[in-house]
Amino acid sequence: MSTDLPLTSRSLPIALLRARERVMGPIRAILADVGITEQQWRVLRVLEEEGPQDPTRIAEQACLLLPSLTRILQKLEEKELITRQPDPQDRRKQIVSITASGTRIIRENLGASLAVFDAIRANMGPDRFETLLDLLNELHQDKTG
Amino acid sequence: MSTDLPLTSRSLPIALLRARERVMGPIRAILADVGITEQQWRVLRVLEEEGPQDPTRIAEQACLLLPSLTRILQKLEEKELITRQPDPQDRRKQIVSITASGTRIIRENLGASLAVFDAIRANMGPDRFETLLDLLNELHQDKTG
DNA sequence: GAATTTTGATTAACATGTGAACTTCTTGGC
DNA sequence: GCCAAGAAGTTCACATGTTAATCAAAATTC
Repeated sequence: MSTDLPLTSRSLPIALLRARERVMGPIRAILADVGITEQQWRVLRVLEEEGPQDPTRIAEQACLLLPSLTRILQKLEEKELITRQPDPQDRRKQIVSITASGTRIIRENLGASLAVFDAIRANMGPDRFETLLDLLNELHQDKTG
Repeated sequence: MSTDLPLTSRSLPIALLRARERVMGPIRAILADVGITEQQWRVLRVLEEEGPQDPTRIAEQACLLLPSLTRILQKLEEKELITRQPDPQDRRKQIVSITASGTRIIRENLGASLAVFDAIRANMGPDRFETLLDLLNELHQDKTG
């Protein structure tokens, strides 16, 4: 409790940034070896876990804005980690699916990725970890005013 | 408690992202009217609160990487919100100071900015809010392994 | 005290964040 | 059925994130 906390540590935005950096640093290192970014990883995981879906839904799940997602899907398509088909029902939409190569990347790196979280959870204490998640989700759902 | 939580809500990185977006959205709207970005705002606040200092220290306080900060300082200098002088002790360094215009921007918008946090804190409950900050700082200081 | 290493800052290159404009397609209103 | 309004993606323009390379100026080493 008496470590050299910067004055900014009571600033919520900065605290969120620093915490995120602590979590994602190791993950980024793992993914860099595979040649994909954190965001590309998030998109692939959503597709692997929730099946083929349109970009709008992917954006919600992976917490990305559509302009970013557009570019990310282009990259993933070049790398042949996903495929896209037009939606027969609505020609504005498209259906994005993960390929076998994409699935393989997920399967080969999910363990190392989860290990990072388990280490953090264990170090923090599972109860405190769950409390943190609860508070973050509560903040997310906050309807101020 | 029975709102439509996405499955990703138990993912720490996503939860951190979503919480941050909830907090920063309103702030960005305020700052956009003044013509500065969230990061430029953080830099100005550090300079206003902690006085003139070198870029490395600013980067730590504002949670920015040096390459980003280099560009941000260039923009802020063009807008005449900061000034830079060479450090007489160490010619590799420089000393960055906020200008009167910069200070004015801070003073004229700090209230609205703090109001956002107060609203969130009040809505969450001050005790839970403090707990969240504590847990985030604990996570930041985590030395896993 | 010259060579090596380290540090502070910048630049480069690529990827994403963000708001606005734009295209195409679908839907509602009439 | 036409037409305006809305939705899904894309593109644009600018700002930042991120890693690696670069450069000048200390600090170390020998």
